[in-house]
Amino acid sequence: MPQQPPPRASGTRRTEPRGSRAQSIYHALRRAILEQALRPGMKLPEDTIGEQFGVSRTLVREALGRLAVEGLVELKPNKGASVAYPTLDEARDVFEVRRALERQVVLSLAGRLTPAQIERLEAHVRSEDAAQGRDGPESIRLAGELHILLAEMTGNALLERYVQEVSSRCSLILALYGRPHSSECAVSEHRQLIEALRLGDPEKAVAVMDHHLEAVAARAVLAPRTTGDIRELLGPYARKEGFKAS
Amino acid sequence: MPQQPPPRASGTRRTEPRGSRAQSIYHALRRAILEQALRPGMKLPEDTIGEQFGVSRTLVREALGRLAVEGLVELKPNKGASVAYPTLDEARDVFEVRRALERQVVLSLAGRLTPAQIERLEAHVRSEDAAQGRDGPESIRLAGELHILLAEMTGNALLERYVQEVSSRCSLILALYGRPHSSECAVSEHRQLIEALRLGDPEKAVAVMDHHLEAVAARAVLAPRTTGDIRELLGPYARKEGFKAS
DNA sequence: CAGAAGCGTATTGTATGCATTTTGGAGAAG
DNA sequence: CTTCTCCAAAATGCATACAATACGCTTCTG
Repeated sequence: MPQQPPPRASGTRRTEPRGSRAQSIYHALRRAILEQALRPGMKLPEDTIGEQFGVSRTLVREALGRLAVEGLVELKPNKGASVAYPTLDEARDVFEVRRALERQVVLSLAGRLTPAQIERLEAHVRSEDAAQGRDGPESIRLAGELHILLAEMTGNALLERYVQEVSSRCSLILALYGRPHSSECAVSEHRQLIEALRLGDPEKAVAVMDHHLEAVAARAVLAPRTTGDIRELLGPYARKEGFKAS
Repeated sequence: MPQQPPPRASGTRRTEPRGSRAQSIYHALRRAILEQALRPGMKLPEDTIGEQFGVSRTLVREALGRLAVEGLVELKPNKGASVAYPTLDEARDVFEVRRALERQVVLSLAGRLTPAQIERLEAHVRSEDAAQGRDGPESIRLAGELHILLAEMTGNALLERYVQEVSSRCSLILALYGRPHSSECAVSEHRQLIEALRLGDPEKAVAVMDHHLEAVAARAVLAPRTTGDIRELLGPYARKEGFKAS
């Protein structure tokens, strides 16, 4: 097995000296999962991943641990990590919590958005529109990000974190059980939602959000697929984060 | 410094052979924080804690990481961990999210509780009553646990986890900013809540819960205190989890 | 040929060691 | 007496080493 040389003693630095590198691994893996480069159920061996990123198992373990807390990976004792494979029951639970949280988001936001914020939201929806042509995973990610953007605008950090978490898990669930072009209607629903928030009617806004999430949840049953080599799949993500793989 | 002998090669086992020991550290630290043995702002050095539990820094790090995700400890890069010291703004955020979540809990539960579950809830309230005499941290912990019990009964694992998290953080917040005997009214409010759930009127139940949480949140402003040696404070918790400290 | 037992390999669990960063203080300069 | 600088002690960040467990394959037995 080819062995990469040990990290140079001094002088040249890796592109990311600051902040924990575990953070970067975490982000890369997260993205890879949400974009379905890493498919649900796929094994995530620590040393293989570490090899790709050029770090030791220690950091990979840390990243995997955090992803496990968020429900994106499953962590079975003595058996390692794998991309989470949510059951339909779990999916229902996630959507239920998501509804409760996003209800709070729109209640906080209705009638309180600044013009600048509204513009930002509308810009996002436009890019959703643009990405819709390619039915790639990009579209799913963007749809999720609108909700995160909304949560961010509440200024409530905890609410934002939770919405981010359930959004991620919903993306995973849709990847598993959703129909192919499910995002089409989402765009128009997003426009409606923003309009309701702008007008400032909380009742209406909550109703629209509820309807939207209901619609999102109502897309189910599709067959999963398999396989792919972890090395190759992770390469691009490692590079994006500034690592050079072995 | 007295050095404990390395773990014996074979034969006798520590009291907890199964499951990650990091889990135990996590639980012990969590309890210690919630019971205010470890006070907000207090430093949590990895070596010292590991020494107390008789494990290496690796496991302590893992436990601290998880507590950081939950918001019970703060983790500053290159500066280590300390017990979280939430600001009043963060406190407000936590309570807001808590309201949204627990609203969902009572909606799920109203009119759906079995007699056995109701009895279990009432039993819990009785023990709250019993613990109320001693105004110790026990009382705060029990009050929080009722809400966790409720969340557990929804059967929604994610909802349960989130409620557990916000409950913990609320306990910490009350410890920081709450008035001394704040839990007195809580007991009667808990009784009201259970009654409303038993009767099965969702509107009423939500109203009671909302009022209850409002009341809990409305207890603010108290001066924090300081100090204590980490070694001694953690000793009991380590022993409770079956570790023998060095 | 089917199934069970044994063994080697791959992978996880945990400890330890080294480099880097932070921190507190001694000592010199102002 | 204050403050700045520099250094040593301590704590963290990360990699590596070793132990324990799980998995798959061969092999032995019925």
